Amino acid sequence: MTANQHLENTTAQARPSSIIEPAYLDRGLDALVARLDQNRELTADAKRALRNAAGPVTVFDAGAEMSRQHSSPNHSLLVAAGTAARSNLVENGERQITAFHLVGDFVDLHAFHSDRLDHGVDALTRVTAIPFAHAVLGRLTREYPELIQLFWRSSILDAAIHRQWLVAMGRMTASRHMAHFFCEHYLRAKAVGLGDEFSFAFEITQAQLADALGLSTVHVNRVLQELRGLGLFEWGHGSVTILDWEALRDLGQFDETYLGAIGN
Amino acid sequence: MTANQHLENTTAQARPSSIIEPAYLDRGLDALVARLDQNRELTADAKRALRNAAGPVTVFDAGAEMSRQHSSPNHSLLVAAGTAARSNLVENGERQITAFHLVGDFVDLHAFHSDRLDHGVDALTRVTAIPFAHAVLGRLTREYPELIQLFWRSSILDAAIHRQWLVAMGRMTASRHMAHFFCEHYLRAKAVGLGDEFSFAFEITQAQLADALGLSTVHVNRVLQELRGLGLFEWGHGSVTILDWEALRDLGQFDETYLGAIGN
DNA sequence: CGCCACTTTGAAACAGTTCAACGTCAGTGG
DNA sequence: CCACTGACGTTGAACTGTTTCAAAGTGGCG
Repeated sequence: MTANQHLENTTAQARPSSIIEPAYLDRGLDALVARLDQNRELTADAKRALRNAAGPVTVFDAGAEMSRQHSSPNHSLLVAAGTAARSNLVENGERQITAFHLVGDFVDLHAFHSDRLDHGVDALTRVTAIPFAHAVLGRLTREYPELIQLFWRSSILDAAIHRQWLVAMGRMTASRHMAHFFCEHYLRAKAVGLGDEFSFAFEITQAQLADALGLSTVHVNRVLQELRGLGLFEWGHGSVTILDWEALRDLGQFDETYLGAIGN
Repeated sequence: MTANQHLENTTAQARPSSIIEPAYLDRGLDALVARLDQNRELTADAKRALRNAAGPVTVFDAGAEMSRQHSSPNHSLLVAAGTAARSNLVENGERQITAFHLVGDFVDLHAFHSDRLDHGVDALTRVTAIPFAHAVLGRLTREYPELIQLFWRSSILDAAIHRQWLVAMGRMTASRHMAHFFCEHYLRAKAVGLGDEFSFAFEITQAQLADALGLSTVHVNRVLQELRGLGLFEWGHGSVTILDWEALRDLGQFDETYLGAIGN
């Protein structure tokens, strides 16, 4: 991914259609609020103000760089559709994905509090996102303190997910780790209304999953075959179907407490 | 660690000395504010209110359980002295430490937003901590929105550190990972005034370090010898001395951006 | 039809683990 | 004051989960 491709993707891909914009904006905001404002603390005023603070809907192609590691963005992006990933590059060219972002996730929100990004953000699928200028967010949080609570909660959830990844990476075998990951991703996807009862959209390559789990592509492939063989889930054509939730949960030693009460 | 030992440690160890309390409270709060309020947004009023919200100073022995995994504490603890660790147990009895907490760290602050803890907190050394009741914190944040900003920033920093650990665990060799860890811990310790120019207090066992790095005790020992052999640092009698910062930084591919501008 | 990105397979190499033993040191009690 | 204890650090050798390298298979798409 070169600098030019980046520009191409972020600017040329913008779709200033006045018809689709409101729909995407609502989808993103609804998912955000549904996940993080379960106690209904947010006033209608605050929601309206947040909605008005939105910049123009932007579309990124799969593979596009949404923000660059070490850059200093003056806005944060709310995902309205698609899947994005935060990742860090290490010197030998390998990379580690530290988070996946789905609809309703405020990517880079922490950039509002620190001027240089410690990671990059890439679009794994085609991603539709809505920018919120930091200047506007600053004004908004002064006016509506309950919004800071919402944002704080978002960072808390981020950290909680990171911690579980640490546990899985540090003290689980590859199979358990992968099982844990699919449990988490299934619940997160379901919480924002992606997919139905036991299936969810998962348009990602094995190499990208490897970068998230801290494994090699080859090993991801083998572990995947093992879990498939155990009849835990199916994965194909960009969609995962959970076949044996109990067993998957068990293998991954998955305890959903840490997700809080996201979604339903 | 049994439930009884826990009670013993949390209650019997409390030292209600009216002489030492203010000193510890100030130490904890000063470190907290110094790390997270660099832009001096916090009003004197807010600081005073926070100070008044403090509960009685509590001392935990080394090894004591400060809060239990899956419990629902009604307060959060601010570390005023000593080192604590958040850790998760996995089924085979192993554990993964996900964070170390030094002076000025608000342990469990996120518990304010979710009722069950997804991890336990242990005192690694003798720890002096100050409890803040969630009820009081709730009132405080309504009255002083700038405090939420401070807490939010604290969660953001937590998450940033977690991410770097993920990168180190997932894509670095044990030696690099350990080098990275010592870089980070050195800067964090220095930021809150522990130790001098090139040394800092580090009263931890190799087994605990292993639990943090996701390695076996044996391997931690060997890697430690390797790094010592390279002349990167010394570690003994509860104190680490950095001998070759450049080389250590290099080996750990350490980029301190993610720590924000903590401390000085 | 042929290309390209992605998935799958096999075999050899390796980083890190496990097990089991021994060394060291500070504290404790006789 | 010395022997005993227990927690912690160190060592060696065998073992294993995962990586690496290299090649072949699959499938969607222009």
